[in-house]
Amino acid sequence: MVLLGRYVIRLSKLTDYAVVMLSYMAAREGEVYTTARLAQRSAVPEPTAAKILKSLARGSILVSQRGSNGGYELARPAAEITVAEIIVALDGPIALAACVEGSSDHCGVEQLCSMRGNWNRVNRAIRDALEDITLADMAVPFVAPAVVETRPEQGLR
Amino acid sequence: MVLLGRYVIRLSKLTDYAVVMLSYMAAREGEVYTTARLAQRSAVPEPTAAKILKSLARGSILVSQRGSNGGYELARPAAEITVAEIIVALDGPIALAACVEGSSDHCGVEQLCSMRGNWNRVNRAIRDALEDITLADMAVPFVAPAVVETRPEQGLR
DNA sequence: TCTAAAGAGGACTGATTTGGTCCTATTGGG
DNA sequence: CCCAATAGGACCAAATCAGTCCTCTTTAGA
Ligand code: FES
Ligand code: FES
Repeated sequence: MVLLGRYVIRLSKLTDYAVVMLSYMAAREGEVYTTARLAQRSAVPEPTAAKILKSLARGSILVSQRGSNGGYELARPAAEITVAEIIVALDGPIALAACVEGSSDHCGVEQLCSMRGNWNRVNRAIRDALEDITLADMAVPFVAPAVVETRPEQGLR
Repeated sequence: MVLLGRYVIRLSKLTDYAVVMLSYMAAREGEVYTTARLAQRSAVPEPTAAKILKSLARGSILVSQRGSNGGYELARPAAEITVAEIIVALDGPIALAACVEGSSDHCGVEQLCSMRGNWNRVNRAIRDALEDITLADMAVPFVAPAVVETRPEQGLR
C-alpha cells in the first residue's frame, strides 16, 4: 500500500501565528524585535512565540541577535519572503503524500506506482501557488481597511 | 488571537487511498465495484476501504447501489472529477486557517483582521490548483510506464 | 569582569486528530 | 425470505501537535 511518510500538508496554528508576527515585523523593516514584544503584540503566549521565532530563524526567515539588546529581524524584505518558506520553516516540506520525489520509501504495489508522478504534479501546483504569495502580500497595513463582513468573495486581487 | 477553527489543509492517507481506489475504478467506467473487490485491489484493509467509499459516495463522487449485486460506480467520467472534490469529500473544506470566508468565528484582535482576505487569497490559489487536476490525470494506465527512479524532477507535464 | 537580557536547543506533556475497527440498520435481488 | 451489499455511527489506539519549561550560550554595558 502506498506507505505514506512524513509528508502531508499541514499548515496550522503555528504557521498562522507566524504570519501574524511576521506581518507585524514587516511594518517597519530593519527594526529588531524581542520575543516578548512580538508575543505581546500578536497575543500569542510567550513560550509558544519563542518556539515559532526560533523555527523561523532556523529557516533563515529571521536573523537573530543574541545577548542583551538582541532580538529578531526580517532576514530579507517582506516582498522576498514567500508563504511557502514560512510553511516550510514551521511544518516541513510541502507535500501531500508519499510517492514524492526524493522519498526513498517505495510502496509494495508496483502497479500503482504510476500514480507517483501525478502526485508530484499536485505538489508542484500547490507549491507554486504558495511561492507566489509573499509576506508583503499578507502584511497589509495594520490600520484595518474596513474588512467587508458579509461574504467577502469579492476581488481582493 | 487568530482562533483557528476546523480548517486546515490536511490531505492524508485516506485521501491517498481514495485516489488509488478511484484510479482503479476509472480504468473501466460504468462498471460496478464492491467494497471487497476494491479493498483487495488497492491493498487497503476492507473496513477502512468501506469507510472511504462511503465518504466518497456522500460526496457525490461515487454512486452506490445497495442490495445484492450492489457496489459503487463513478458518478461521473474521471475527467470531471477533480482532486479538490476528493479531498473535500474526505477531509472537509480546503482551507488553511480560520479567517476564512464563511467562518463566523471572529478573532479578538481586530487589528489583525486585515490579514483575513489574504489568507483567502492563499486558499483560493490552492483550491484552484487542486481543481485543475482531475482523476483522469491521476489515473494513468496501470501498466506502470517505467517510473524513473533517480530524482524524477523532470517534466512529467 | 560581572551581570542581566536576550536567544538556542531540546525534553516533556496534555490535548487533538487520525486511522482503523466494529456493530447495527437498511436496501434490494433472486 | 434470505443473503449480499451499503449506510451510518460509535468507538478505540496511535500518532501528531501545541504549548511549556529547563538549561546553556551569547553579548551589551555598568
Ligand atoms: S511509491 Fe507510491 S505508489 Fe509506489
Ligand atoms: S477573524 Fe482572523 S484575524 Fe480576525
